[in-house]
Amino acid sequence: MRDLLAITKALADENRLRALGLLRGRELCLCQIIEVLGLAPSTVSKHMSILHQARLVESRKEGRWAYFRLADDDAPQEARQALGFVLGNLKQNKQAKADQQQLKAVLKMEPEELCRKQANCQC
Amino acid sequence: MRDLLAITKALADENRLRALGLLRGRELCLCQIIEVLGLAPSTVSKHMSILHQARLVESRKEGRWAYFRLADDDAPQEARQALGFVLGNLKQNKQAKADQQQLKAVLKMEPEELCRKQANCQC
DNA sequence: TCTATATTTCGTTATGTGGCGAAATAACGT
DNA sequence: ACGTTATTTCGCCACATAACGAAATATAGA
Repeated sequence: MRDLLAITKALADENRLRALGLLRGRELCLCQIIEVLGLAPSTVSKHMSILHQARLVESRKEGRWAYFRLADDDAPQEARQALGFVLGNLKQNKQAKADQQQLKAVLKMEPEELCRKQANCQC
Repeated sequence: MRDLLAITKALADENRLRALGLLRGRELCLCQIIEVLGLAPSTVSKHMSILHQARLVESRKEGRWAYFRLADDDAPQEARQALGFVLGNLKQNKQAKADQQQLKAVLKMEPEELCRKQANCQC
């Protein structure tokens, strides 16, 4: 029951559902999720940790960056079923679509932002 | 998003999951659910109302009694999918099995209790 | 080594939620 | 009409949770 409850509780928050929607089909860095959700880094980090504990997302650290992706085949069946359920229902969702749009912009702009911050260039 | 969230929030409570498990395959009266869950009537009534608002259960009033059953084919697809997910995972669940056992006892005893209360007999 | 950056942890605060009992409501039986 | 019973609504309290900023941690680069 604890596993199932961990999953349903993880899914019972709008911002966590949005994060799952963003991860559909691609791995993302925490900072990119932060950008789209528009929440404080600490808040998003906590959200991703809750999703991870429920085994709904996998995470990986590469240097300073934390990457997240949807749970894959070696995740527990409950988690995969839950993902199938929510992702299917997010497809027609207005907020999820808007997030996808904004994610596109973030994926395009992020290099520029990196450039500005790290190299002081004028791109 | 509101509908989906209503569903995931409704599922994010252990006692509501237990109630759904009890309803598998049969319609139950509120008082029977109260008996198995071991919670105050007002609490269980609230739980069932939350499940109903999420369209996960149907309800019907007959005289003084309120009956609940799992959402059927004319419920929204999201609700039916969600039910499929949780009921499937409750099947192997220890608590859910124990609840089923206790439900059997309640279904057997309830008439006796009714008898004692309503007719002062000694059955 | 020192600094800057990405993330996490911690402490605090505001809000949400589950629990109960008491009171209100509705419907049955006398 | 009246009392009884099943349920719901309400008010309250305890606890959980989401949000933030500040501080701690970890790592890359100068």
